[in-house]
Amino acid sequence: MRPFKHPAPDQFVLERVLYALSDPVRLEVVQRLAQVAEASCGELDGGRPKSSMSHHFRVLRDAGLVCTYGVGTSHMNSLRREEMDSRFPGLLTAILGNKGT
Amino acid sequence: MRPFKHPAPDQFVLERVLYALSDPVRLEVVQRLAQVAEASCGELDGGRPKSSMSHHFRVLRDAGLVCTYGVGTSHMNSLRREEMDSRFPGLLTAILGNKGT
DNA sequence: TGAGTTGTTCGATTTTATTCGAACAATGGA
DNA sequence: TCCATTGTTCGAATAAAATCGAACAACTCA
Repeated sequence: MRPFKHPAPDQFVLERVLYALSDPVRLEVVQRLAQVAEASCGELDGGRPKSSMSHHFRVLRDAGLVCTYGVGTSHMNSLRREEMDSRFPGLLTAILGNKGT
Repeated sequence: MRPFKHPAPDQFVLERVLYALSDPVRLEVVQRLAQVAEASCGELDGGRPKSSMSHHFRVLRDAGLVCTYGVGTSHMNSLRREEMDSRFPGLLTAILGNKGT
C-alpha cells in the first residue's frame, strides 16, 4: 500500500488549516481524534458515504492535521498535534477547547 | 445610517469563524485590525473593488470577528477581540501570532 | 485462489463562494 | 442644493467544494 503524502510542519499553511477545520464533518473528525489518539476511517464516518469521507480525510491530511497509514485492510488516522503545535502554537488547543497542551 | 447587525458572543459559531479566517483577504484584514485598533474599509482594501471588500467585511461581521459602524461617509471597522476571546479563548491569539511563512 | 473488508479514485451533479461592474444610499462640504 | 466621497446592494458570471454512486485496488483469511 503506497503511503500517503504528508506535508512537513514548515509547509503547513494557516489558511488551509483553518479552512479544513471550518467544515463540520472535518472538525468533528479532528475533535474525536483528539480523544482517541487514533482511529480508522470507518470508525470516524458518521454513517456517511465512504467516498465523501475519503475526500474529507484528504483535506485534513493535506492541511497537515491528520496522519493516515495503512494497517491491514484499514487506514488508521491520528492527529498531528505536536507538529501542528510546533507550527501554530496554541491553535489546536484553542480550537479543541482543551485545557492542557 | 442603519447600523449593521452584530451577533452576540454566545452566537459565535466556531466553524463560521474558522471559515471567515480561511480566506487570505479576510485574514489580512483581521491581522491589520489587530494592529491599528480601527480602520475604515478604504484603508483595508488592497486596491480591491469595493463590492468585493464589502462582501468580505460582511462575512467577518457575521462571524463576529469585526464590528462596523458608520462615521461620516466612511465605515470604521474594529476587531471584536475581547468578545472573541470570551467565546473562544486563545483562538485569536494563536491565529494572529502566526502569520504563516 | 477466491471471497469479504476497507478505503481510494473517478466522474458527474449539485451546492456554495468569489468576483466585480453598475446602480443605489448616506454623508459632509462648498 | 449640488457634488464628491464612501461604501452597500444587486445581479450575473466564474470558480471552487461537497456529495455520492460505481469501479478499482490493497489487504486478510480460509
